[in-house]
Parts: sequence; C-alpha cells; structure tokens
Amino acid sequence: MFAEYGVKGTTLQMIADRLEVTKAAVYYHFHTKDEIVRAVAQPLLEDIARVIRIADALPDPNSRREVAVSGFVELAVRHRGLSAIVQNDPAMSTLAKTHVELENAVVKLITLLDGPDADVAHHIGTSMIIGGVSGVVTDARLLDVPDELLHRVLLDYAQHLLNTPNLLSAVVKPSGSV
Amino acid sequence: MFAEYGVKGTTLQMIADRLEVTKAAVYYHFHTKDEIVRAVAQPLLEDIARVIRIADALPDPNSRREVAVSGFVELAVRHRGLSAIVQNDPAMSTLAKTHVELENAVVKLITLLDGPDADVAHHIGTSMIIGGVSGVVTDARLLDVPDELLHRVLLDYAQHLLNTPNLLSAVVKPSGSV
DNA sequence: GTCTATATAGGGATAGAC
DNA sequence: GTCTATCCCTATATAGAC
Repeated sequence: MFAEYGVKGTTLQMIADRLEVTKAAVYYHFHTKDEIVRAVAQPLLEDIARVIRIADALPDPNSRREVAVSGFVELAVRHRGLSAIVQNDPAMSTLAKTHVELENAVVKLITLLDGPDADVAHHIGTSMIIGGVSGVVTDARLLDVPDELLHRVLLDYAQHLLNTPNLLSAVVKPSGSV
Repeated sequence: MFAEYGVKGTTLQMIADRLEVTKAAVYYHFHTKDEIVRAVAQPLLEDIARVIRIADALPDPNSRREVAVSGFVELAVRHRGLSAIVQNDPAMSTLAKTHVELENAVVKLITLLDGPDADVAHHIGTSMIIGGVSGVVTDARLLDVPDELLHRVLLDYAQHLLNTPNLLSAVVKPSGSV
C-alpha cells in the first residue's frame, strides 16, 4: 500500500480496513505510523546491510564494486515494490533524518556502487543504475515478469553500464585530458 | 516543493508561507490543490506532447524511437525535479485516472520509447531508460552538474542501452530461437 | 487581490471497556 | 488482543470584510 499510494497517502484507516480490524487494533501492535513504515522497510534495510558487509570483506576495490552492483540488483528484485518506497518516497527521506542507521546504509551502498576514485561521471552512472533498476523493478507493466528473468536482464544491464567508463570519461572530460 | 516533500506532503499552508501570503490568497488563484498540481506539471506535459508530435510525424518507426528517446532526455533535463513528480509521486497516478489526456500522453511516450515490435525485453529497456534518466535528473548529489553536461551523458547512456538489443534478446529468448 | 475567521473532514493517537 | 468512543490537530476549502 505504501508503494501504491505513498506513505502519506496510506492512512491507518486504510491499513486497518485491509487487515479487517480497527485502527486501535493496529495501534496495539505499532505505537506510531513511523513504526509501521520502519517495520515494512526493515527486511530491505537488512539486505542492504548484508550486501555492504559482504562487499566490505573483499580486499580489491573493483571486486567490491561488482559485488555491490550484483547485490543491489538482487535485493531490488527480491523486494520489488519496496525498493521504490525507500528510493522515492519523501517520507523515507524524512525518516532517514531521524534514523541515522538508515541514512548511513544507503550512503554506504551508494559509495560502493560509485567504486574507487569516483568522479562526477561515476556518480551519474551509479545514479542511472539505481534509478533504472528501481524503475524496472516497480514498473506496473512488468509485474508479471518472473523475478529470475528480471534479475538476469537487470544484472546484465547494470554490468553493461559499469563496463563502459570510457564512454563516460570521454564525454565528461575535455578531449586531451586523458 | 512537490519534488522535495511529495504532493501530499506539501500543504497549502507551506505554499502560502513560501509565497508570503495567506492560504486564502492562494485559493483566489487556484480553487483546489489539484489545480496547482496540474499547473505545475503542465509545462512538462506540453513538452511531452511536443515530443510525441514530432516523433509521430516521422515515417520510419526506428527514427521515431530515436527521436522519442532524444526528446525524452531533453525534457527530463529541462524540467529536472518535475520529472520525478510525474514519474514517481502517487498523487500523479491518482490525477491521471481523472485526467485522461495526462494518462494518454505518458502511455503514448512509452509506446514510442518501446519502439516497433516491442517485446518484454524492449519493455524492460524502456523502463530502465525512463527510471535511470528520472533518477539521475533528480539526484540530490547531481544538483550542481550543469544541464548541458547531464544532457550529453544521459543521451549517450540511453542510446547505448537502445543499441544493445542483442544483449536483451539473448537473455530473454531461449538460446536457438533467434 | 488579499485578508481574518471559520466550516468541515479526516488523520494520528489515546482511554478504557470487554 | 481487539473493540468503541473520543481527543486533538491539521488539511482542504469557503464566507465575507477590506
């Protein structure tokens, strides 16, 4: 429901109705709406933390990046709709301000995706991958595309974008600057 | 403000405060909040319509697709923050249900981006481009990247994604089915 | 064209019975 | 653990004076 209507657009009444209980019943389990948002987002955040842990354990910076990309695609597909919330919903940014661990996890993941010695060109590439993958994974038209197929295609795309740094550098840097 | 806080998260009070007038003054110019949203989105929608018109005038289907992609990148960069609203804000989907011309324009643009004889593979590619471009264009980290640079890099990326249909077909179709 | 004041509805959250 | 009932606040929107 958060993915479909947005966090703000999803009222406790709607949640209660969907569960066929009253608002008060919902409030027995969660004391605030924020708690519900965090509970919903938690599995994704845990997976992000897992990917970061795995990537960080690697000695080679470039391997770290590859693992991060692969891991990101994997968790985006696994959580489908959820990715868009964390990525796009303004309520999530608000939540990130008061919950540092959330903010840190996302920043860390982005840093890994940027790779070592990242310049503006890499930032754009990373942003393209994150936005593209999030977009695909939550596209209503692609709801019935099997996870496994989506995963393979996205991984291929992402790696494809990664493996063309020349393209980026050539465009970003003035000719002659190497 | 819609881009930063979401449509639902932006109250008329916030808008009035920003304009340094009262809520009632805002209501003199716009009778409903929806009207404001539509007024804000209109320049982008007009540009979408323009791109569709230009593309539709071309005889060759593949040229239509190229123009659509190029036009999409162009308008995404020109409107920056706005793209994300139209693309991601749930309030926009709600608005699209009651305003057919909006829905139609978006569907038409997506169809052009898909290209002729589009299969699932093309749909994923289109989705990746739309999501990726929208993501880049609204990335807070990239706010100070000049429009012109962003435009060139994104166009390069998008065309790059378009020109690798073999990659997609190879993954999607079982080997041997050509 | 902008203001003050207010109507009306809905949303988050709590109290207390069962 | 769930309910009814209610509080408080905020949001959209309107009325009517200036």
